[in-house]
Amino acid sequence: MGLSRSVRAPSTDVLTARYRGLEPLNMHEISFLRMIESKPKAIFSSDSRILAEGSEISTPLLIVSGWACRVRSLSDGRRQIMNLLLPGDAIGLCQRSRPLAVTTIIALSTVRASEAFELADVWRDRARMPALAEALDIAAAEEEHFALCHMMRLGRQTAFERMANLFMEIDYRLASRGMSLGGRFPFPLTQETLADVVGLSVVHVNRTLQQMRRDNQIDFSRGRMAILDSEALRLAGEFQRPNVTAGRADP
Amino acid sequence: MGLSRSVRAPSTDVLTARYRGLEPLNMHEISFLRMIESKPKAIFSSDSRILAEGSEISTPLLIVSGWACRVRSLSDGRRQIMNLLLPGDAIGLCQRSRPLAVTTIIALSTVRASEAFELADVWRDRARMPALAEALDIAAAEEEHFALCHMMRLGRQTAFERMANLFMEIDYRLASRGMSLGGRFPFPLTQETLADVVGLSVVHVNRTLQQMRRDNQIDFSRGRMAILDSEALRLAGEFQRPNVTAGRADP
DNA sequence: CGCTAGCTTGACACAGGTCAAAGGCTGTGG
DNA sequence: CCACAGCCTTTGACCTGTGTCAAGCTAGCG
Repeated sequence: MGLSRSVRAPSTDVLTARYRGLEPLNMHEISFLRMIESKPKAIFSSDSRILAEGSEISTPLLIVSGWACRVRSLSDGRRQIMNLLLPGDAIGLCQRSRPLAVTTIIALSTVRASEAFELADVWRDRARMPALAEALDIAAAEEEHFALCHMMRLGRQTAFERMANLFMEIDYRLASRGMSLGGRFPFPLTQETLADVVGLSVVHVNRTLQQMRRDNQIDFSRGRMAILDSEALRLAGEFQRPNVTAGRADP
Repeated sequence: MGLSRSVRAPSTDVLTARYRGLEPLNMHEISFLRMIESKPKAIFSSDSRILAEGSEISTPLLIVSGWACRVRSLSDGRRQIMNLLLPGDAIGLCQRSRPLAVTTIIALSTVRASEAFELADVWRDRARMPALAEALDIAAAEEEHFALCHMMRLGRQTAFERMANLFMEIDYRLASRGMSLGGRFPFPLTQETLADVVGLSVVHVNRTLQQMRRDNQIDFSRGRMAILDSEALRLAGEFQRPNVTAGRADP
């Protein structure tokens, strides 16, 4: 818990860290984000449903702490997790009116989230806060990039490659919010859930984790992940940083 | 060719068919789309690259005829096709300025496409043609729905289920543009390409097609597909129509 | 009318799934 | 402070869906 706390950015700054990392924001925009983050939070307990597929999206949310995911199921219970939602990520943020949710969203740990109507407005009337609107565009484009990575994992990569790539992605995304330090970050998923992310069975996820541990590539236990050999994982998984805006290839 | 022609909607109306099916458009908007469709076309020959991953998207396009796809590759040549792009679909249409392509796009058959700068503008300044902007939003939401279906296929469905689901999806998407009649439509992919869509090997795609033929579920040959038993395929693949806007569940 | 790209088939290999049982943790209640 | 319950994790044995390899086959096209 001591460690966990030292790794986590002070929770009143996740949103700022998130969007400032995408596009330079002015003071006005930053304090706007701080205002949103300091509002009272909706709390969802682990495993509870945040949004149901097919239901109308009434309230856009911004996750301030905790992990969630977008998930769909087949009639016989097979599940596929489409995307992990981390602190700083949005839920149901959309420029359109009266949208329906295309996936169910469930909390994977206790999730605290702020209502973000104002942010949806800012995205729609781009002129009000152009840089912030741009940051939201970039966030959406990054999300698309990672969705494509997910398809590549599921369709063409081996178990080892999928998991290597996924861990690098999570590290990258958390680091951009100041929540991963030196490859160490909280990891609140069970192996069962992880299996539903990478499209494998629990047993095989376990075997693959064992292998990564044996080779000193990760140090993993329920609740915590440490990436020990990021070079090996990056190579194996062919991880690529998102690169979505002209004149801004990051290092 | 005679058949092929009778199935295809007159090519000067694909765009109208596409967007009118999503949202009621007024005369002004419809003639705007007809204007775009009647402009001179960019032509891409089969297998040529329409857009390269990482390059700046200069010209938004609307496909008027032919198929294309979004694709990524691993260093050893494994390929995953992320999405099929059919007539009426957009390429690089985006509300953001100076975006970079997140995937390569290649033509799978001869593709004719119109430049669509004006459409990008209409999407950005929603007020000019609100219904058309809304239609573009809905098209984007449907695309997201099908991307999620694709992940489910790749992550959790068997070979047979994947292909059944994919064929139903293509039928649905083509039908909404008047290009599939009674489950019969042009299908210009090789089995190799199809394998890269569903994340299987060519050999296994072939075996699965054989099985569908034996069971009289499809009549398939290079260039043409006929879905003979859509009920069986729908059930096996658990195909679901997109449902993305409140107050508009389609039948 | 032969070449080539695509299709088909069979034999075999293996990554990953399934089943089953045994160990941990951890939190709760006695 | 112990014991139990319940959820995770781990392991082993075995199975199977899909991949790989290799060889014919077919048909359209130059």
